[in-house]
Amino acid sequence: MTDRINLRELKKERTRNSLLRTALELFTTQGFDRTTVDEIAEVCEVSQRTFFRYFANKEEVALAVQQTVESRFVAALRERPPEENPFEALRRTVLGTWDAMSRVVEELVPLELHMRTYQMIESTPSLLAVHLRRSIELEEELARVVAEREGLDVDSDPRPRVAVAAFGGVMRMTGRLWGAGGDASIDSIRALTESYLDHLRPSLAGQWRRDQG
Amino acid sequence: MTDRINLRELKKERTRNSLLRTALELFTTQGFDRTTVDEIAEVCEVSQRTFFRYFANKEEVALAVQQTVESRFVAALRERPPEENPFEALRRTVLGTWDAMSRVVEELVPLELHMRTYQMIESTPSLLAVHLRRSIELEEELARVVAEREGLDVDSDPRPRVAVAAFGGVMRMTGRLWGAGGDASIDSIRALTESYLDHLRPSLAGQWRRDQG
DNA sequence: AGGCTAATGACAGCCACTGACAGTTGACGA
DNA sequence: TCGTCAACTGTCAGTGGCTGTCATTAGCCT
Repeated sequence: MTDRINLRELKKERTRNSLLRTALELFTTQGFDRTTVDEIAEVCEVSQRTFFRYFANKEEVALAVQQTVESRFVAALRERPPEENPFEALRRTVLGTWDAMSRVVEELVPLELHMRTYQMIESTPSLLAVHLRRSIELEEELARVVAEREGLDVDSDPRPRVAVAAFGGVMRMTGRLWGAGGDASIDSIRALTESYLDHLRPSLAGQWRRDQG
Repeated sequence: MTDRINLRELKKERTRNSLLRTALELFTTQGFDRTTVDEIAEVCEVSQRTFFRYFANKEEVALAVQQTVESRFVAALRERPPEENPFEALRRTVLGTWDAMSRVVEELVPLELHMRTYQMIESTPSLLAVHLRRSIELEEELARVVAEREGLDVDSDPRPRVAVAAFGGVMRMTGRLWGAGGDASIDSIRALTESYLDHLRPSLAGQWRRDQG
């Protein structure tokens, strides 16, 4: 049914996926800046113009898989039990996302390629910049979900945005540290995430010197 | 003394400042994307090539004043009394920076132009992206200062980076809200900063519903 | 005055990206 | 099965950010 109708849609999906994989493969091996759009298009045997009909710009293709994972993240947060407090809900959602990631990612590209891509993003200035902007757009969305869970107005009560901002700040930092480190596994970023989130509340407390636990 | 020697340095400073002011003026009136580097250069009566000898790219000139303020911020944090706990030191430094800002900024451009520029940055995607990347680079620097204050190793103890990440997350959010709002005054962003930082610890606490205060 | 060197201008070229138009190819009804 | 329509694609020309190169200018210093 779904595969017989729409040869057109099928071709489109193939072209898009081909462009996506080729781009990530070239980016991760040669580097983002040393790969031209012409090169990607040529390997996929389409014109450069066609590339730009599938992806608005060179950055977008590099962040496309990330985009999918983030959408799942928002959906997963919406499904957390309402009795969890906001920070706990965010924390459990992110840990759950790491666990479900391989399945989500493998529908598009090999997991291993995505992990290499993530590391490339963190080490490529222009990509990192766009990635960060997208992540604060995601934060706004998360703040609205949190406010909804708690029955609050996001514009009059600062707490949803503040909680999400603090959470997001720690998330981005773990992403950066993980990208700089050598271990590209999911286990490694999951452990890092968990440990750093646990340090959030103690870090804001007054007395660091008294307890070193 | 300092003014007689170096006619050359003087000219350079004038050219740079002329490029800076012209750029910000054009960006804030016409928009960043609708202003070409050729246009800026032509107004200043230099070649486009010269523009790129003073500023690495079009974004850099838009963020140049911001850059100066950020440097002052780091210096000010270093001078906070060591008995303040890390978060309190960050909080007081940022409030102090708002107070000292007019003086720092006016050495380069009119304060009012800088405030307009800040709002333009927040509402221009490409600029916002670069701004955010620079702000996480700043965070790394701040984390090292905090660690030094506390006599900790930034790589083995997560708390300096975590505290700074949470702080930075809230800072960026207030910047965004301020940029979206109508009031471009320093007072307004100062008040926003103070209020939101005060909500940080309560936001991470478990029970939001019990106390609405 | 004249040589040295930093600063600039002029030019050619690469690459990301866009608009316009023409050609091609699935979809779908007659 | 065929022709028509609409979607998709290729080609081309052009803009703008940015870089390397080289000749020229202009301040500096003896």
